[in-house]
Amino acid sequence: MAVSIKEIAKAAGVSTATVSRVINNSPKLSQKTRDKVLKIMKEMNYVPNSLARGLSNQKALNVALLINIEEPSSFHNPFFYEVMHGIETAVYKRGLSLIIASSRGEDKQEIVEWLMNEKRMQGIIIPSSLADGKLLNLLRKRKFPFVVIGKFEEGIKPVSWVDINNQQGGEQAVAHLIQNGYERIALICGGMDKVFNLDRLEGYKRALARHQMPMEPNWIVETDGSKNQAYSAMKALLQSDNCPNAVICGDNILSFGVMKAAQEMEVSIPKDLGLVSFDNYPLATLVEPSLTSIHIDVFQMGEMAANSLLALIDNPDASQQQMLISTAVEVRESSIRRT
Amino acid sequence: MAVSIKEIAKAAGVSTATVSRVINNSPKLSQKTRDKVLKIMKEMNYVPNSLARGLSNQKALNVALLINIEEPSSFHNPFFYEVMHGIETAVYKRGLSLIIASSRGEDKQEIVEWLMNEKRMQGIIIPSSLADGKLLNLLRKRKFPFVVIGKFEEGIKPVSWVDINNQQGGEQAVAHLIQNGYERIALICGGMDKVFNLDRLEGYKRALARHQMPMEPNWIVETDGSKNQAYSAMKALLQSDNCPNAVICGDNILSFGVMKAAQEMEVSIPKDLGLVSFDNYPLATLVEPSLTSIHIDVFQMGEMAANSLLALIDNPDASQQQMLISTAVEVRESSIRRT
DNA sequence: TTGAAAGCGCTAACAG
DNA sequence: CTGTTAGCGCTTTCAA
Repeated sequence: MAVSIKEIAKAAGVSTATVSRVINNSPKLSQKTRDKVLKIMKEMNYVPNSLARGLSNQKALNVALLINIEEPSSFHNPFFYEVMHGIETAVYKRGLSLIIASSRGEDKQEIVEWLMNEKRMQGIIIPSSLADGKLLNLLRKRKFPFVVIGKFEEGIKPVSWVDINNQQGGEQAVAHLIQNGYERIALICGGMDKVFNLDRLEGYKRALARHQMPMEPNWIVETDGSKNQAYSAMKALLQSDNCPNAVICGDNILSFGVMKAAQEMEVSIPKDLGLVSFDNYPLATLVEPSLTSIHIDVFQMGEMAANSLLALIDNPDASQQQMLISTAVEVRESSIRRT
Repeated sequence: MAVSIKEIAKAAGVSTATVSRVINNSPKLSQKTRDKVLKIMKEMNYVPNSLARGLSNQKALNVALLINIEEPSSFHNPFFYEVMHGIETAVYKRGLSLIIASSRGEDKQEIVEWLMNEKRMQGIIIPSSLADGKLLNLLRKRKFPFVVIGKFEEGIKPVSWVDINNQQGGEQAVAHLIQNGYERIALICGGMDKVFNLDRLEGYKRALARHQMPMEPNWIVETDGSKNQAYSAMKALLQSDNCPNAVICGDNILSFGVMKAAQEMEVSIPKDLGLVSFDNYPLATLVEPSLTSIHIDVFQMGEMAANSLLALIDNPDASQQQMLISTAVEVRESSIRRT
């Protein structure tokens, strides 16, 4: 059927070992034979069989991305799709491919075993929502390369992870609002059981402190992430004595709730209330006024996760790395007072 | 390292051929030896090496999903994520895994070659936005199993595809509006270069005809899919002489534009204007009134695509199938007049 | 119903 | 620098 290394060897008048060497571009080869073999390979339209290589090397040229089917919202969809694209881009450059393995949480142990034992993956990328000590120990015991997407802290054991620099995002949001003349800044976010919300809060606090801005306990509101809770929270804030004149929201949905509250109370955005949202999706450019957002580069997060994993694959004893991706303020209407 | 077929054979006192037979549960085997071998396999925690099997069989136990990176909107994101999940679910049941291969359109030919030759996939799933005669001919020439996601008609050559029954969706939208007392129904959709928009239009027309409802040419509006164009279109409709009292939108974004126009013109939804949207995401439950939607089960589309592909893998000469997934009306506020 | 043995296509000592 | 050769783990004739 397809042409194999043996036929190339014969046609080029060399041994299969030599052909193998040019495939893997081994350094110890004369330029002359290398060129000759390459030429024949091209002519005969040779493609190495990744299965045979895999069998020889004891590894498939694949890495897996575990996806958490149960939590489509935390890693919400367009978000994850972008991450995946980033990963795919990076691994493809190395001739590897990305396989998707979905898990419902309870079965993750099994699935990971399957990926390691049967499918012989080279490495695996795990969202932090699926990572836990038990799973990671299984991986570590086997010296199996993995990286976590989303900050993961688990005692003293080092783990490679990549995350968005949410603290920086929180700081940027505050700094941007201050620059635009707002000084009484509230924060409405999702559950504090999520590390990224804690990080954003931390950034928020730091920035306020650094700029010597007031900070009120009731300006920090934790919600379940729904539009309705954001709405109620904002309404309460606007009715309170120490009413803020700006607010930072954890995502577009929360912002939507805030906008509804403002509208009802006839508080004008951005004139009376500045608004900065995390995320650019799905509403940022759709609503009026459009939302100034803390943009999160999830594509890059995927790329970096993949590169980190590739490094571990190349050298399983390489040190674990923790990487943060910078956020950026995307300025739109909701935070700029028209003059 | 891991235990191999040879060790199982030795431990069970049989040959490797026999072990292989139980792995593939070949019929010609005494129950007794089968049980014995199975027991040993369990005890020794044996897992077959998919690479070695692949090499022997000349195929990797993988199928690929091509994704079109250039067109994140046509197959818009959460949509595609669900499709992928459906595919993964179906192939996993068969012990296969799903690999993701992204393409920017120009390079799809190469990528598909790579998947066939080097990665030795068993089959491939292609979004219709990436499918064209040239690519499919390449696949056909190699007798390589593939299915297209999204209706694909290309002359007389049969192709397996699965799609949402968009025509049915259009009909359902009309029927639902009529049932709720609206009789002057407009349609605002995206570009008519997309087959799904044509199908919806077709359904719309048929339903109107069947119910003997009026139909005006200017009630059918093609847009670029932006909120703004929907807004302008709706405004024009509301100002026109033969103003409709209901409208069907191609997606949530268009609906958002329509809602803005209605609000500005002080036309109340659903009282004065009924609204039905395609898709449930991202705004359907968020806006007020919430959007009655034509729900599209993309998870199922993924599953069916995968099953169709598996059938072709099992028997490459199986007949090509075309499958349509039913849509359903999800009733919310925007189309029900409060009494 | 089972076993022996020859591959599948590639890699990696080892020898030269 | 290059060739010989023995696997990698499984499948599959062919014989028994």
